[in-house]
Amino acid sequence: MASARMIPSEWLWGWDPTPGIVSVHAEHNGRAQVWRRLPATGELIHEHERFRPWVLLDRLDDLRHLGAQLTREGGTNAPVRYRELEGPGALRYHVSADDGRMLTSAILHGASQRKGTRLSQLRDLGQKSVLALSPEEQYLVATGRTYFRDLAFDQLHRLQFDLETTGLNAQHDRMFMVSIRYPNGDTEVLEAHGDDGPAEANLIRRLMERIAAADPDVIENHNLHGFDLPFLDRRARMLGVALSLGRVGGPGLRQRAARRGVASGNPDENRRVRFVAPGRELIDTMDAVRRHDFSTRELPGHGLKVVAKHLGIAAPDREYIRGDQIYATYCVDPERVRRYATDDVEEVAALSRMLGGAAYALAQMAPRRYERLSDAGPATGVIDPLLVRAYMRAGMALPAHEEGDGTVHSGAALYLFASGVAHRVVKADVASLYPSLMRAYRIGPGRDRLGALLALVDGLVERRLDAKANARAEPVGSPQRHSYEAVSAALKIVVNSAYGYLAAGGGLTRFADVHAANEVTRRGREVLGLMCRELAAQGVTLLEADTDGVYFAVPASWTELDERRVVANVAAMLPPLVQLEFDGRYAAMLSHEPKNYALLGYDGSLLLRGVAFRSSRSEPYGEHFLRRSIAKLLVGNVAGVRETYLATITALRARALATHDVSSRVRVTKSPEEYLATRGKRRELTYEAMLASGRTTWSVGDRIRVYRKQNGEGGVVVPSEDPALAEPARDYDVRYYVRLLRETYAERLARAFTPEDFAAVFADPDQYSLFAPPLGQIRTTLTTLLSS
DNA sequence: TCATACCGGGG
DNA sequence: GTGTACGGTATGA
Repeated sequence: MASARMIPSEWLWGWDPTPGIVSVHAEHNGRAQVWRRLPATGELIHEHERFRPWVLLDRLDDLRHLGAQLTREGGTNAPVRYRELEGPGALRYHVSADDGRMLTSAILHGASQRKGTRLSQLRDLGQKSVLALSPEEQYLVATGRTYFRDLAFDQLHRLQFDLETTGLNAQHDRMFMVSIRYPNGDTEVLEAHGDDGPAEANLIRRLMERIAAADPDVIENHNLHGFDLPFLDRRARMLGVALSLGRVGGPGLRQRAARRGVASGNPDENRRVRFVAPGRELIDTMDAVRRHDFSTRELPGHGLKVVAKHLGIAAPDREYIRGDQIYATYCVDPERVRRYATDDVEEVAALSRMLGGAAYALAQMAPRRYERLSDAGPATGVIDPLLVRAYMRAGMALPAHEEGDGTVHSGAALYLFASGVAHRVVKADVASLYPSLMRAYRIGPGRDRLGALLALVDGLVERRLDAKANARAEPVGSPQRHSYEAVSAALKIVVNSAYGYLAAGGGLTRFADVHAANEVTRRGREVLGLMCRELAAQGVTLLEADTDGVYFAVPASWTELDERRVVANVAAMLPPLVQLEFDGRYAAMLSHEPKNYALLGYDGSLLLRGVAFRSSRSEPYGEHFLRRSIAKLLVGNVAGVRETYLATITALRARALATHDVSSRVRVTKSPEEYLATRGKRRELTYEAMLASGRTTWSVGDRIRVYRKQNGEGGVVVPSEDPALAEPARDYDVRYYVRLLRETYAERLARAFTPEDFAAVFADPDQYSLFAPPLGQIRTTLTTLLSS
């Protein structure tokens, strides 16, 4: 597979040592502008460079019509030059020209003649015939330059701004305030002097002036690309104000196609775009949050406030105002909104510093702009550009995308060995199983003649280990530690996506190889099976195994040392590079269904996993019952489980529970008109509840809380700042909610008992005591479903 | 009940 | 010239 041995460090980092690049803007005419901050002084320099725009083609036929204007590289200095690359790849002609547009039109001219149809864009030739990168990426691939060499994140000049508007709709709502945080940490609040168009236009102009004067390398905000820039762009157009956010280029924002962008201005095309400002990098911290949460999966949401709180960067005196109250608050207490808006930009700056290191690290490696890498997917967004550069550097022809041969992709293994209650539970798992298997068995794409993907994975894993070690050397919770962890997380995502890169079907990735991907999962299932068998042989009880991890229970006499010893014993039997780790230990586990379980920690904490145990639609009383009853169940307090059940029924019957506790949060998906049109056929509780409460207008997307009333109608629980007002009559349907408790919530504990015992524990209060066994004698059960 | 489509956010 | 990472919720057959 790996025929040539290159220097992988070039593949990972490029080769040009130019330090401090903070932005690149290139055009098809072969001119590139580079902004650099000198690492030693922080001084900004602006350089004009030339490069030869280039593409890769699968044939030269379409350029023959150029005659003497086309020559082989190294010959005469014709305007269009080519070089044939080595190896079997389909994209084997590297063609460059003085001017990229001239090159493009020459290719299109030839291809149109050959095909007998008029082609207007290179992409009409198909990705099997042509590879054309953006001018910036052509420049970076050709030069081996990358962003931020020898530059620390804190040396970047970052400016944050945040719009405060009267609403979310740029068509009708307007900006009335902008908060700014400058690279030196100063903040400022700009306000519209009046509520008319000229006042708003003046506000936009002042914002532009401030940005130009501060001249930042990077502009940041949370949901910058999803809200602030589109809103600003729209308002500026409507008001006839020229926007200029970049360092060069005329007025108006430029656009680029982006999957996670907003709908382009033209409603006919369903293209999504993001805005571009030449010379500056437009960074949306939400992208960093998404990427972070992707690997940690611990964030309660992706909004700025909730993330800042969770990561411990929200100031203790941080001002909070509900989104829909901001303008109303401004009208009565403008100072409060000023504080709020300032806190927003401060938080964005801190958030970016904490999580931005990931994209920053990727931009030091991959030949793309920083802002592209901050929202890029790991496979086509990061790995593919690295591979393209490696192949160009090696002078190797690049394989074109190819459809699979129809082989289906087989996935991971999932076993539920036992359900019910288990004690002394241990979780062991393999870190990064799939990339480890790729590395251990050298499973790479068949068409990767350079062996570049595996070399990159090796390099990225090493780099990640460095970041992890650096993180461990910093104090827990410190920004430095978070930064290293963010780098580590980003690299983990890229490393793990190497497998996804193989497995992607339908010609999505250049080196997709379903056979290699199947070999990875086959090895993975083999390793999981081996882990399970060997663990069982050591005397543990297997509970659940999924892809790369196993839950098992150990005998009562074992200590934590015994648990760790067993994991180490089994780890020693696994292939090299496949590292089985001790991932956690728990006092007890309720195993309900695959991927649905509850874990009781030795510290008393209760962890619920899976849709059976947590759902946003759950009624609060049901969720509360689940938590309390499972906590008792897992310590063997069966009488306590019944008490909790009876207490909940008693509370329902006595209407001691607030209506809010039995209500369910639902999302309104039909407009009043739409619902009224179908109301005759089918009545829905949500809408009936709103109508019955006198609400005749609502908008799609609203979230409301509804409950079932005694008379079968629906009721709405209205949120209110005043708890006294929020409490409606407790006229909920008690019988319905008692039944829901038994049939939906108590049911989640069914696996923990024999059917008779379950019936006894959850018998109706009035029926209990006839033939039921005494509660004190009831033991929880663990049922073996599958033997290893 | 099960499969699939869509969303995650911003004021 | 974009992306094929998840996990929950809403919906339609």
